[in-house]
Amino acid sequence: MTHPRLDHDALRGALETAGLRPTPQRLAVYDQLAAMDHHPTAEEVFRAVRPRSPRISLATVYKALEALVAVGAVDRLGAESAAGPARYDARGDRHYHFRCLRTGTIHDLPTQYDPRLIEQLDPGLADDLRDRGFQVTGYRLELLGYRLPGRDEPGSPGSGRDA
Amino acid sequence: MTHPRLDHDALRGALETAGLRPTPQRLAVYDQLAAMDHHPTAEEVFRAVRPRSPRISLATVYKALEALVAVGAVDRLGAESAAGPARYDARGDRHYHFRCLRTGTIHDLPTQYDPRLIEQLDPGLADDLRDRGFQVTGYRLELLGYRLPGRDEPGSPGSGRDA
DNA sequence: ATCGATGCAAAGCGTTTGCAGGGGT
DNA sequence: ACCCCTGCAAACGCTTTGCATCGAT
Repeated sequence: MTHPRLDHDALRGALETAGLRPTPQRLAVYDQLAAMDHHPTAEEVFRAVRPRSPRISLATVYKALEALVAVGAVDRLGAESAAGPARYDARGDRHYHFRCLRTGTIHDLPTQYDPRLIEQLDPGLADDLRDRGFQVTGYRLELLGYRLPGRDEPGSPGSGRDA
Repeated sequence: MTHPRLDHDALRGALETAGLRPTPQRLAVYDQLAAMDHHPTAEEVFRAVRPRSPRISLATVYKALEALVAVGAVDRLGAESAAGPARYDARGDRHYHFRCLRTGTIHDLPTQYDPRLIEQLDPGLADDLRDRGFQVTGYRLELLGYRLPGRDEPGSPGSGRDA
């Protein structure tokens, strides 16, 4: 349990509202993603979900993730280095990320998401952009840097102030 | 001229300091990128630079962009939708971006870059992260949304307050 | 019976790499 | 002479797509 997440009923409802079926594969992919304590790639989700859903295919995982992104249950974090795969986040709440430029791994920040950050940074910017044809729907803030080697995939990252 | 950029001597120096040669192809790629009023893909740079450097190959454009990124003269903006190519920015100054989730195009924001934004958002965060093995080297802030159709590649985006 | 979803394989796209040839120091 | 770079083509990794089958209404 790293972040609040949707229960099955809410997820079913979200999918059905969008005209998508709440299939076992989609629910399994979501559950698996929500249960993982990092932000995995599609391949990692595939491997992790196979015990629960042994006949699932990688293509179905991609399609399930796409459906979950479409209904807003999952956030896709594009690769920064072109040589790497995208990562997925079963966001329950919005939050910021730290991205390791060496490994491509993404870590949650403890900092609380501030919906008014843009307004504080530049008052009137969103209105200004809207008048000029840019509809702003959100923002993404990432710290970039390097995580020390040997600390990836630690056993107990939960100490300290990580969210 | 959209942003301050390095002149040839500075760029030569930056490349040579890094042990890289200031070849005509690399200089041409940089010049072309700096002259473009948007943030093009490698393919767009390739097509645009061909008149100046007719025998250049797409692979060389990729390699040149990689070298320019390595010396800090160019910023690579990873694709958000996995189905799209990365984009490149001949950054002279740091700045923020708006990313269109429909077309993948990236636009500069007029807002001035604030190096203390992270410290203001969460005082002590960077120090805290450093103590826990995360070395923060910078941050990236992007507004996400949709640009109205028919306004891409406009003839005169320079009016208004765009940077 | 209909219509979307799955699973497999194959294709697709952006990017990188291997390597022979070339050019500057 | 050395070493890096270029340009071509082939390979690569990640993601999507075509299509026959499946499953739920």
